Amino acid sequence: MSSSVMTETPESATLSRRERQVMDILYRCGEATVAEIMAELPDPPTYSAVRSVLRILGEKSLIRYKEDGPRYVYFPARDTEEARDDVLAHVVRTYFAGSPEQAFTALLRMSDVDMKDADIQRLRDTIRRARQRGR
Amino acid sequence: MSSSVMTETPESATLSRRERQVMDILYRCGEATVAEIMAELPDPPTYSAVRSVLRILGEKSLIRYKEDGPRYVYFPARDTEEARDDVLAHVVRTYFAGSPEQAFTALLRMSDVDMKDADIQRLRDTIRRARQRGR
DNA sequence: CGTAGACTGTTGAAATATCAACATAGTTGA
DNA sequence: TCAACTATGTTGATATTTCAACAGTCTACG
Repeated sequence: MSSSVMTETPESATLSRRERQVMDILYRCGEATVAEIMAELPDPPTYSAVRSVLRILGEKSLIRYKEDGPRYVYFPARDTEEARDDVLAHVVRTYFAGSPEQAFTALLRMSDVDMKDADIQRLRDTIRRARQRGR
Repeated sequence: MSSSVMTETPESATLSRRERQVMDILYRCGEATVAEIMAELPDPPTYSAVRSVLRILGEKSLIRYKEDGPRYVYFPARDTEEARDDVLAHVVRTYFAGSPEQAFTALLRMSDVDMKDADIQRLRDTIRRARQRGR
């Protein structure tokens, strides 16, 4: 059974608030120092507080770090590709009734693309045809 | 300035772990009773514990409920459309470097659509053209 | 050198989230 | 009607999260 079908609790649902905020920053920035993370956090806590969260994330093996001169640079332990697939799967399942096509439409609208209805219809047809051919 | 540009902290980043888990269930199911929510939760706590979370979510005005005979049926207070747009915006920004096109590609791959590279290229062209025409 | 500054390591306290127990009210069906 | 059942309302204990203080280490630079 493929893991995309098995719905194990996604990583994002098991993290505390601050942990998730920090992971989001790391995914967004690719990598970051404590100072950078601190600057990105909403209601930034002290340096020590951020380090505490990073220590916990390290214990959970969700992040790693490399040394850059005197300081650590933290980054997500998971492959970005993998994380992307998982988060998209979760979003589609949770907010779009498991229908990728609905997600497409919303993504188009969201991304400031002003397509005509006919265009969207054509796009969906393309996807549908590709899917039928594909599986 | 539109709110899709202003990056206020998204709702999902301000919730506790259980709160987020419950909200996900409500968005996924549309609406649910306490018993249903309890059944969907990972490591299900007691009935009372679920109700505590629901009370807090209610205080934060994130959910509402209607009465169905003897029991309450809870549902998200926000419009689904709105929630979808926000969560997509957040995902694109956090995991796809703000590039909707990259999200498209990942979404295609994720959704079991086995498109040929040429098809994906064509799709991207369509989107790009629509965007240029659109704005 | 040696001192100032910036960083990491560790600890424990404060705030918050999580949970269960108990009390109460309403519904159902014999 | 009246138990039995299933809800909700409330409260307080427990567990976790969040945070800051402090000590130690390293680097840079006068």
